Amino acid sequence: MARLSIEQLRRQELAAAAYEILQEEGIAGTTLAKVAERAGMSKGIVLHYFKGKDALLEAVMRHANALLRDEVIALMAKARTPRERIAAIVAGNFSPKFFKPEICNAWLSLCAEVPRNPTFARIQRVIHARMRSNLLSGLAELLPPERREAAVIGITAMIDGLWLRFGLNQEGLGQEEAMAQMEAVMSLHLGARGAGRIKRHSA
Amino acid sequence: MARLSIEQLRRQELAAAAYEILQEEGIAGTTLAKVAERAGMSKGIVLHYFKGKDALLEAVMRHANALLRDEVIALMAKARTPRERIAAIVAGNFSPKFFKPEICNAWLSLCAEVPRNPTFARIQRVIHARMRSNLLSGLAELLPPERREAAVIGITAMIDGLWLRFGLNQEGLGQEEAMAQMEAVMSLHLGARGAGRIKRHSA
Amino acid sequence: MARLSIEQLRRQELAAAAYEILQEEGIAGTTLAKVAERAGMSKGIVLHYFKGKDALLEAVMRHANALLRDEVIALMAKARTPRERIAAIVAGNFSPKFFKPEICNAWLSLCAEVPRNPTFARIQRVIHARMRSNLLSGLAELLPPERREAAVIGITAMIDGLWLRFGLNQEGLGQEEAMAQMEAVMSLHLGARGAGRIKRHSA
Amino acid sequence: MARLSIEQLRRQELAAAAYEILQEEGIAGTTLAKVAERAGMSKGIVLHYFKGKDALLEAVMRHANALLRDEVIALMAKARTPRERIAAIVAGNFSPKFFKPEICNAWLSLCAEVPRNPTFARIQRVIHARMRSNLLSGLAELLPPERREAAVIGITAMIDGLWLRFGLNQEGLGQEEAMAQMEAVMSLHLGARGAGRIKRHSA
DNA sequence: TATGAATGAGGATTCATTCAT
DNA sequence: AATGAATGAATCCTCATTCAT
Repeated sequence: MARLSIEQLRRQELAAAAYEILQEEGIAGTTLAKVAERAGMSKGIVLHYFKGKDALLEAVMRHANALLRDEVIALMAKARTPRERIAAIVAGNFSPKFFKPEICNAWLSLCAEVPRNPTFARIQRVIHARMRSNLLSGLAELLPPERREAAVIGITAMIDGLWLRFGLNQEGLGQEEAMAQMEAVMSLHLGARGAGRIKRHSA
Repeated sequence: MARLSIEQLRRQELAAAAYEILQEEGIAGTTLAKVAERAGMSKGIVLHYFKGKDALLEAVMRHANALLRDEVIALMAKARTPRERIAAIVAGNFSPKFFKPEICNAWLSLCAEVPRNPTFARIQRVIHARMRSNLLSGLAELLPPERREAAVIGITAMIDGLWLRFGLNQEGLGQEEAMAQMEAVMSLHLGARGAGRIKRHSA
Repeated sequence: MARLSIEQLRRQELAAAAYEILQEEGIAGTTLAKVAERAGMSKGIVLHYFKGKDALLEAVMRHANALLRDEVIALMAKARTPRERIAAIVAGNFSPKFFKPEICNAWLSLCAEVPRNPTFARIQRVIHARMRSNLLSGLAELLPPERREAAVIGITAMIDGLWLRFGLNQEGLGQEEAMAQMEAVMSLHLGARGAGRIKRHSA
Repeated sequence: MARLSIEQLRRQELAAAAYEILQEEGIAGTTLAKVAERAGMSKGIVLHYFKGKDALLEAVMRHANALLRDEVIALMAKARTPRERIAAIVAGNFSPKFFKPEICNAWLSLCAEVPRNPTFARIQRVIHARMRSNLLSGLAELLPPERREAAVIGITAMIDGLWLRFGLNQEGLGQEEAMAQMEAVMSLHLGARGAGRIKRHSA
């Protein structure tokens, strides 16, 4: 059941291959030829499944985001309190699966194209809106309305900033440190409200 | 007095033109032809003054950074206390002169190339080291050694995150809000140490 | 039967076109655009089949050499004695099909690049080794070992020299004269050993 | 006396520099910029003294030929017999000063352009005519008229062939061997006429 | 569905040449 | 005489995209 059509399968394979190339080569270096080769397909087929390079990169953006979204969903499923839900959202963004220099940089590359690519802009907007809504649903029970917006911005900006710095891949920042920074920002906005520590997968 | 040689002048003009194009078109869209046209020069002359496209973009990165550095220096000159010095560094990064979507995005574009461009990486490292050292010199009198590093990371990451978000040019974030977020982060790390408010040009 | 794949066909067509252009315009004048036009193809396809200009010229060198080699093989097949085999090798190099000013000059152009083109150098080495080995196999039965080397050098150098002079396309040298010179050189080294006259196709 | 004007001096310096570059980089690699740098002059001055690149290369051809000519003249001055005069011409072409791979190759490069460069063709013709006339003047006393032409062609072609092969810079050919080959060719045409050995500088 | 042949636009780069100083 | 700034043509090459099979 839920068998993927061959078309959906091919599209996923191509998006995954393009995601890999994107991490290694950047946007300019992500050529259709390289993607096809990585996916073990012919060059022509790429444009059979995607209207053009932009459509392929759009799929990459969705693909990458879906991976992150699933991680967040999985972590949120274990969350019991509002504070834990917020912590889960944050922790998802710093899961070892995603918080890697190449991935952060790939994401950076896509973001850098947003002003010139309306589709990217729309996807980015949707992604941000989801994170915002997730965070707000958690904050609703923790903060008065007038303070929620600032908390959302503070948390998301810090996530972005740590991703950016990590994407630059310079020494002096690891996942441990990143999570510590996030905890600090959360406590800045939430104080002692809710639980104490993030990521108590077993407690 | 202090007349720029024609070479220095041309290099500056070209870097400035390239900076403009970069803001409008991104890295891939920044072609030598466009830069030359914007600068009102011939295509050939660009490579008379710069060894190649990379060297030109390198000059752009230095150019953009120099503008920011000068702003920070100017603000720091007015600072009287360690806390004010830190505030000046932060405020420089959010001066209306630089905190514009196009500029933030241009910067993002350059950062996205860091992993594949050793020169960019080096410049980025130098820039970060300077900011770090500036911040540390202010923090030296405010925090015990073991807490300074985290403060530096927290402040720089938040700056980066706000720039990134601003570069995405989506509604809901302005300079006011950005500075408020920065104040919150600074107070998170510094508490009430030093002065109270940033940028009290008259007080 | 034995149908050439379209790829092999195109590569041959392009190499042949490039060979023509090379004869007319020299190496520097052999541009991809001219080759494509001569072959009746688009500029892009040239680099679809050849990695770059060098690879194309390499194919040209092999192409030209293959033509000469086939001629020599055909003539050698008719040779009955060692002396005739040597004469066949020599005669192949002065067959009216190849001993033309444009072809000699094209070959000169390629040789002139040998010191700066490792691939050319390798091919040239292979070609020379083949001729050398062909000659030596004929000489083995005609000369004592210590005199064979000098004979090979004498014969090949005279071939080269006549090609060079013919490539300069100045009056005063024709195929007749060239063959007479070669006969003289052969008799210098071989004396009256073996048969008397070259190319006695019917005798 | 015979002071060179500054113009003549500069022209000589530039031709010499171009000759060096030609040996290292081939014709295509011999750019005006490199020549100017090698000569320690500015790029502009090259075209002040030479009408264009072709005029410069023409000067190079004359320059190289003048060096060779002087060498031959010097050797001929010591020659006492017709046979010695011929030997001197030959020996000049294999003087260690000129018989170097780079020089042979540079000459090859120039020859390869002859069919497309009327000036080169003319110079080449003049050079060849001089050598021919030199040889003929020696042969006049040694051979009957009907055999002189073949001797000239045989000698010059062998010189060219050995130069070409030496320019390819492949193992197996040195100056010793080259001179031995030349002696063989000379004796082929001259028999025992005249003196026995070439290059008896002291005897 | 899938291939890969073919196209053509565009881009970086090189270089001879011109020209103002 | 000399410099080097400036130009623009030409070249190699890359790549997205189209198309016939």
